[in-house]
Amino acid sequence: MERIRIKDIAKLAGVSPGTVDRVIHKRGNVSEKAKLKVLGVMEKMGYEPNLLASTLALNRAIRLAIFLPDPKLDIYWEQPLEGVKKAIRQVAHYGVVPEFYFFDSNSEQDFSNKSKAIIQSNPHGILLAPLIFKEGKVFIDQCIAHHIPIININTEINSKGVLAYIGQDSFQSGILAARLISFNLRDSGHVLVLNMDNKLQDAKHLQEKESGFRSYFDLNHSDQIQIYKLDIEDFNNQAYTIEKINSLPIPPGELSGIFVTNSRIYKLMDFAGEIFRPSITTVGFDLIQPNIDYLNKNKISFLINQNSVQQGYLGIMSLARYLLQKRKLDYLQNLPLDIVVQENLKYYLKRAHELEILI
Amino acid sequence: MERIRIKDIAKLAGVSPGTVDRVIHKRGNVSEKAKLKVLGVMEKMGYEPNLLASTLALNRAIRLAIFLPDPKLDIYWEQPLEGVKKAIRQVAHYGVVPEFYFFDSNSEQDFSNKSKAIIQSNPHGILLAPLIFKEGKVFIDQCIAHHIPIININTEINSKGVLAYIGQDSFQSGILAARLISFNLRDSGHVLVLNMDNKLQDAKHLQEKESGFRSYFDLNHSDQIQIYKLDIEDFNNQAYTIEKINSLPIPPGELSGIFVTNSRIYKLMDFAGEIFRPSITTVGFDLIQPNIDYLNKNKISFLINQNSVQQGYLGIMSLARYLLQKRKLDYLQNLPLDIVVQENLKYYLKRAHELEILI
DNA sequence: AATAAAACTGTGTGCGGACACAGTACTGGT
DNA sequence: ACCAGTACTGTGTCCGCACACAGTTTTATT
Repeated sequence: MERIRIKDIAKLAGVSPGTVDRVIHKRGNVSEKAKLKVLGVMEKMGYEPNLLASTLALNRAIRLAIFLPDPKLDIYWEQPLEGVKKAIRQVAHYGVVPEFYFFDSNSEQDFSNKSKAIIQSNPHGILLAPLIFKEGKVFIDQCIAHHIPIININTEINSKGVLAYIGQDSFQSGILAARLISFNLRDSGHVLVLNMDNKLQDAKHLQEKESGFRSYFDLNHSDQIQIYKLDIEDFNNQAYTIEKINSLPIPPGELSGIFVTNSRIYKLMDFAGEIFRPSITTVGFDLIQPNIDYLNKNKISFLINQNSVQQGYLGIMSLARYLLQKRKLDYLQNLPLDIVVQENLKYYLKRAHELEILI
Repeated sequence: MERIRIKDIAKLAGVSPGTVDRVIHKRGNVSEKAKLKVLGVMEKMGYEPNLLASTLALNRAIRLAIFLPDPKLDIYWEQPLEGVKKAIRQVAHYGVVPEFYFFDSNSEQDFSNKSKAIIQSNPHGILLAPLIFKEGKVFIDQCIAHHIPIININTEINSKGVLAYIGQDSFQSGILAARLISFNLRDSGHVLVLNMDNKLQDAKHLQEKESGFRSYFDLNHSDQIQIYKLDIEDFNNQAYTIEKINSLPIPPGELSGIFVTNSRIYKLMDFAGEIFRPSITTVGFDLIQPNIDYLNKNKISFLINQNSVQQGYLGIMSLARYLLQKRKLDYLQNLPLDIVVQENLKYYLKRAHELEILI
C-alpha cells in the first residue's frame, strides 16, 4: 500500500495540487465546495504529510532558545544540558538550530538581561528552567505576549500559555521513598526525614517530598511508625548536623530509616556508621558522584534517580515536535522515578547514551 | 553557519555535482585527481549528507522482516511488539516498511517454514528473537549467507555476523533480585528460586538469573542464607505447583523471599496468601497485566522491568540506523533493569508512550 | 451588457540529493 | 590525422511538498 500524496488527493478530488495545499495549510481562497471535497478525500485516504519532503521544501531554520542555569556555576545543570544537546543532534536534520543562553541563578539582573536578549532574537521556541521565580514569571509572560512557544523544565511556574512542564513529581517521590524504607520495617519503627537546604522556604520541592513521605505512612502503617523531621540549613557544618540528629527524642541508633529529600545525602555518610545502626535503610536522590560512591560502599540503600538528562532531552524533543508537526502536547510530563541500587546503577549511568536513537 | 551541500563541494573542488556524487557513492569513473580534490574539500568542509533529501531522492522502500513469537500464544511478546510498532511509526517516513512473521515457539516446524518465507522475501533487514536455538542458528547463518543484516533481541545466539544483540543481562538481574530480597532478611533466612518454564534446558536466561541470584548470596550473607530451588515445568497446574512447594525441606511459611526467574510470578499469587507469610518478599519480572494487578494488591513486592517494550523499539531503531546511515552498531546493548514497585509503576507504563518522540 | 474587482484555481520552481543519460576528453591503433 | 573505444564529466529529471505567480471564473457595480 503506497503512501498517499498531495497529488493523489488532488486527482481524487478533481482539483489541482495547489488547491489541496491551500486546504491543508488553511490559506483560504478555496471554494467551500472544493474544500469539502478535498477534506473528504483526505479523511478517507488517511493522508499523512511527508515530513521529510515538507521540511526540505520549507528550507527554514527553527531557532530554539535554550535558557538554563550556567552549568559552570552548578554542575547539576550539566545533565539537563547533555540531554538538550543529544536532542538537538537528532532534530538538526529538520532545521532546528539551538541558541544557548546561560544565567547565574543567583543574579536576577543577569537573568533579566539575558531575557531581553532572547526576546530580541525572537526565537521560534524557548526551553526554560525558571529557577528565579519573579523574573521567570515576567519572562514567561513576555514570551506569551510575543507568541513564542515556551516549555519549562525542572521548576514549574503555572502560567496559562506555557506549553508543557517537564520535571519530577516530588510528592510521588516522597511516597516512593516511604515505600522503600517500609520494606525494612517490621511492626514498628522510627524514621527520619532530613531537609538539607539553605533556603527551605523557597524549596517547594522538598516540602512536597516530605508530604508525600508522610502520606504513605498515614495510609499504611500509621500507628506503629514514628516520623521525625529535621531541617538542616547549615548542612556543610558536620558537627552541627550531628548535634541536631542527637537531639532527637530517640537515640539515632534506633532509627530504621532516613530519607534525605535532595541530593545531599552524602553529607551524612561520613559519620553514619558511628551513630546509626548497620541495618538502617537510607534513601536519597540523584546519581551524583559522592552518592554513587556511598551507594557502592553499601552506605546508601537506595537512590531515586530523577533523570535530569531526560528533562533536557524531552524538553527539546517536545518543542521540536510541537513546532515541526503542530502536535498538541500534554502539559504535564513527569519523568520516571528510577529506583537505583548498586546492582542496576550502571544502566542509569549509561542511559543518556542510549537515548541517541536517530541521526 | 549554513550547511554545506554537494553543490558547494562541487564548486569548491572545481567539478560538477555529478562528480561529487560519484565520489561519495564510490561509483567509479572519476579521475584520481578529481577524486582527491573532492575528498579533500569534503573533509575540510565537514560535509554531512542531508538525510532527508537523500531519503526523498532514493524513494525506496526498506523492508524489515520482524520475526517474533506469536503474541497471541504468549502475551509477553505483546510488549516487544508494541516497541517495534512505535519504532516503525517513527521511521516510516524514511521508507521503512515492516513485514511481520510470528512463530509458535513450541513448533520447530513452524519456525522453519516462516524462516523460508522470510529468506524468500529477501528483506533488507531482520529483527529476530531466536527462542528456538537449533533452528534459530540455522536461520541466522542463512541470513548471513544472503547478506541480510540481522539483529537479535531477547535471546542471544552467538554467531559472527549478527549485527547486535539487544536484551537483558540475565545474570545481573539475578544479582539484583537477590539484593532486593536481602533488604528483608535479617541475620538468617530461607529463600526460594522458582523456574517456571516448560523447556528448562533451552532457557539459558533462567539458569543465568539463578546463578546471578546465588552469586549475590555467596558474596554477602553466605552462611546464614539457605537457598532452595524448584523447577516447575507444568506451571499451569496449580495443584502440582503447590505440592512441589510443600515438599520443600522447610514449610513454605518460613520463606523470607521468593524469586521467580521470569514473568510467571502471577501464577503463584492466587494461593500465595494461604501458604506464605505476609511479610515475604516476592520478586518477579515484567510489567504484564496480571503481575501489575498483584503488585497493586501488595502481593508482589518488586517487579524487575526488563524493558521488553524497549527491546523491540531499540531493535528496529538500530536496524534502521544501520540501514539508513550505515552506522556501525555496538554488538551488545543491555537494557536497564528497572526496579518497579506500586509507587513508580505508572512511569514505566507510560514510558513506551514517551518514546514516541518524533513522527 | 460591459467591466472592474474579487474569488478562486492551476502551474512552475526550488529544497538537496540520486541516478540516468548525454556529452566531452583522452587513449591507442591504423 | 582519423576514428573507435574507453575514461571521465556535466546536465536534467524526479522524489513530495511549499509557495509564488499567472491564469481563470465568479461576483458586484454601473
